Amino acid sequence: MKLELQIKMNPSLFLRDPEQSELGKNIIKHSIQLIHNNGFEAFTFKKLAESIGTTEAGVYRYFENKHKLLVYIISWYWGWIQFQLNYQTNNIKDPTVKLKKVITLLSTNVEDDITTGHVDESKLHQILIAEGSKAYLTNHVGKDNKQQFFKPYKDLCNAIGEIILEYNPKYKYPHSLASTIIEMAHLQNFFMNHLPSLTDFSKSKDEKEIIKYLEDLVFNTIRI
Amino acid sequence: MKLELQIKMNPSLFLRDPEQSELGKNIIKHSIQLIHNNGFEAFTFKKLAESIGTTEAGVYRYFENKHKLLVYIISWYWGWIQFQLNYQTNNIKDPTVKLKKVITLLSTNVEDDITTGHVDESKLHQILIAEGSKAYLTNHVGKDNKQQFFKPYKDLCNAIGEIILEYNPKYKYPHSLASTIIEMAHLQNFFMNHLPSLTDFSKSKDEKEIIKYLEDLVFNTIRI
DNA sequence: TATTTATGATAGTAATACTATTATTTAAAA
DNA sequence: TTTTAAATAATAGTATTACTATCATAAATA
Repeated sequence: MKLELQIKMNPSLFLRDPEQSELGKNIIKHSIQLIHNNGFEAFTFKKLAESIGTTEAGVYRYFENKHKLLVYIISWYWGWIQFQLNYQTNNIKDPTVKLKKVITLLSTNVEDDITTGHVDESKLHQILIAEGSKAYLTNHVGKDNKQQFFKPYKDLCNAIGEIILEYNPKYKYPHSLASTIIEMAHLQNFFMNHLPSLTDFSKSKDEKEIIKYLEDLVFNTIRI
Repeated sequence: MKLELQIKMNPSLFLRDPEQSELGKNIIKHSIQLIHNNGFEAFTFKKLAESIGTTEAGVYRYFENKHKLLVYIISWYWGWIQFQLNYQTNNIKDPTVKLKKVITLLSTNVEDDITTGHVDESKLHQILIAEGSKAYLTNHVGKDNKQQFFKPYKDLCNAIGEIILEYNPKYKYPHSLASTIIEMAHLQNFFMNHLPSLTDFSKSKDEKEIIKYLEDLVFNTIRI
């Protein structure tokens, strides 16, 4: 028996469910490749279609536009992180251990062999670092938010907030700290690699340094 | 005598110095208006030209493309913040007071009457919140960085790092904490207004809450 | 006054972000 | 097994964007 992780996606994100066909899966797979290689700005449906061996119109039957496709793969990523978090913290009681797992999970580029079918989680992680905030930094955030496009992110933020409160029930900013952890796990990584003088990890360029920084930040902030 | 603040800009950012002509000043002024109103994605040189009453070609004589124009106004903003920081912390010795000034400066939407000539700092602040990270989240960060496009940001980050070290000379991550303060002052504001469940300020929607959050974060982190 | 320099007006191109149409293949239902 | 529906491929077309190029004119300067 083969278990496959299925992440439930918001149907407003697509016109036709990409999980349900080979072409759909190829759209996701090649999108991740292309966005990872050339960035979201340079990514077009025409290039995507060429890369798959289909036509532009073919892609448009699945996704209305490239922004929704980006939000789709980002949502998928947050769903996957949420699953990993639940899985890894299952049966663990100590919130310290849980928080450390969260920080490591968000900061680490999973070099996973068991890539989930057509999705390369490692590349996705790097896409999130470089393009993640473009999902919401638009002038249509409000609309997108009403359509629940950011629910997976919010759910994750809530889950992390819960763990923070387990650690210190009196801490006043669990959600803000959670979103700070998430965003900084990515941004400090981006800075480390592209604008190193904005960080203190320039020499090693090692994710472990980011983890140490965040652990120091979080546990000093929430300690009782 | 009229004193006017002149912020020295990196000449690689423009083809013709916008400070040196009426048209140039109008380009900056109307860019800020348009980007503020419709976001950077919807901003085009054609719309800008129409808004000024010139032609597209006219704008292209000043800026190579809209990305460089964005980097220009963002650089201007960081230069201005740097000036404000130096001015406001001048003669102050206590690093606690200085850090609080930094946090307030970065988190507050200056409703300034004395807007610096053609630049509306309040709108610029909001542009930074929504578009600031787009200056560096590109696949040509490396190139841009080599041309010193991000120097004003780095200088500010360094200056804040210095104050952090004055407070606690043994703190290990002054630059990372500085960039965290800068980015979070903006991002928590964006979240507060557009994705409130990612923060703990949803009820009040008050910048002062962000300041409190950041002060709590920073001083708990760096305390000796 | 001559001449450089900035601007205005207009045109044109390649690429992007789509929409529409029709033919063909594949898969599901009758 | 045939009919029918659904998905895909192939092609074409449009409006907008992101530019580049040209030439005339106005303003500043030598």
